[in-house]
Amino acid sequence: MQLGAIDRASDRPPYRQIADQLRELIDRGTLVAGDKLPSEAELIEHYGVARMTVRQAVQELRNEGRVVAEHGKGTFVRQPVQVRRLASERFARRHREAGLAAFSVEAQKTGFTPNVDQLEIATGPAAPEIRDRLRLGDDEEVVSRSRRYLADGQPVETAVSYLPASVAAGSRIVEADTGPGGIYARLEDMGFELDHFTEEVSARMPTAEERRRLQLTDGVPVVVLVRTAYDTAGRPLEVCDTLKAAPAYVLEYEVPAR
Amino acid sequence: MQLGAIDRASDRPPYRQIADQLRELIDRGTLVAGDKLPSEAELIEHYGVARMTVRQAVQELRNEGRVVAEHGKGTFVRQPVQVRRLASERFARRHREAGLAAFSVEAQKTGFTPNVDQLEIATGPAAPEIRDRLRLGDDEEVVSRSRRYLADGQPVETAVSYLPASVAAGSRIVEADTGPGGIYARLEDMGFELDHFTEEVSARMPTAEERRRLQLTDGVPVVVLVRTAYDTAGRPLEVCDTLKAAPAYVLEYEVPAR
DNA sequence: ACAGTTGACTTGTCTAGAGGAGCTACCGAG
DNA sequence: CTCGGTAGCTCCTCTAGACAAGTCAACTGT
Repeated sequence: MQLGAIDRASDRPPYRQIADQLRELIDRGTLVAGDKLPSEAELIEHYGVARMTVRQAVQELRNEGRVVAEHGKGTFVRQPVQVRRLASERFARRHREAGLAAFSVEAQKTGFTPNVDQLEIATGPAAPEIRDRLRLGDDEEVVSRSRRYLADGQPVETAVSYLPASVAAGSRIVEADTGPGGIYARLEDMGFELDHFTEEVSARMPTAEERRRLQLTDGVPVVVLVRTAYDTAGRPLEVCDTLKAAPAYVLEYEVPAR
Repeated sequence: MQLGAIDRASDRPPYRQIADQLRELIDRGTLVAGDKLPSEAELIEHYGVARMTVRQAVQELRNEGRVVAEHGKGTFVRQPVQVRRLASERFARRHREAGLAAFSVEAQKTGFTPNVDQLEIATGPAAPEIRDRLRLGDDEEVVSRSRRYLADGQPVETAVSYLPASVAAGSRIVEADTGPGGIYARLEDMGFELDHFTEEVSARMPTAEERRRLQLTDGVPVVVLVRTAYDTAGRPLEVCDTLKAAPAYVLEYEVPAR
């Protein structure tokens, strides 16, 4: 393995020099996805530094999301996960008319087994931000559906939908199984004609709870996608807060130039 | 300051318990944006643990992007940066007909002083991925314009545009100043009618170089946005790879439901 | 041949310092 | 009153271990 030396006279601290060299091995392709890094003991012996110095160097690469440490096994160059390209047409009417919710559309295209768990349905007062987005009055309630999506058994996303209770109550939206085509098909069954959605996309590091629910390792951000469904009158019918493991998703949009 | 104790009998390691308690102070609003955390010395004394244990606890919050350590000053709850909501209509024709490039449109709306630096213009062979996106032949060259954008002097984004040399050569696109309305205005000046753009959005942790160029601290991911401009014949005219500091951006899209 | 055990290797966590470097406020001298 | 120096506080970096816990391959006993 082509590890160099560290320069004690350098301004750059040894742990960063070691991190630089390991990063270089990955960037150059000397180490590729799935390869094991030199062990801590090997790095300690090679560079003649303390164990904490070596650990700090490797932690830099962990924080960058480039390597994954596995207790008792070693540290490995991260395997890329299958990237799901989410086309915005996944909410087209033809899909829900065919009885497919968006996640199922995605599963069919990409070829994975979709599953939903940790489902929680509740009715109650809306948080201020949700109330604003749904343009509700102070005392109007919302129905919320919280859930986690799995692809081939692996958590990939969490989502919470909010709809005005006045819209959703009494429909299958408040049941465990919303029925074919999901929430949007039920809304259209009830006579609401969906016109468009807005999607607000951002990214950040996950909270500890989010890391746990999505089974994320170090250095993996999440994509936050807040989608609002509007009817033809421009009225917001549903807000959906979703969280996705960032490495697994590319969101695709088409934007007019006119 | 309401710090608790650590439970040495717990399965949860002390450094994580300390991180949990500091996180709780922030979540509960006991510490708010800009507030200083207890110093390392204070935490060491309070919890009766080693310095490295305390540093590891604080590093958890740094990696989550929640706090920022400043050498010699202290560790502070991160100040939220001004969030720029990027509406997809920033590429509408009316803006470039008014002589405004997208960044200037954004600056006018949000009210900051826009600037561009680190400009590099080159002509040469295309990387395979760019060649594919622009649907170029093996020997066709591209013009590339690499630059960094600053808002009120602060780096917020880097971008590289690629256009077929056969399209861009001889125009102001290869000059330092592309002229009013930017690249897209020049393309339309030359007779190309822009029809739509695709935008592919993802997120990841920045590389070391990207951190440097964007002046990012620990635990701050970047949003990667690859935009492709198409003319009315569906031909790709330009590919623009951009990188944005994630906390500063929310991307907004409108998606039809039909 | 198989199951259980063990040893070696690996990462995880912690201790107890020590010294370096940045920052800031205060004090003393001019 | 101003400026330079200094002391104290702060985070950064490193050392040199020690012990815990997970993994895996090899060995041993049945």
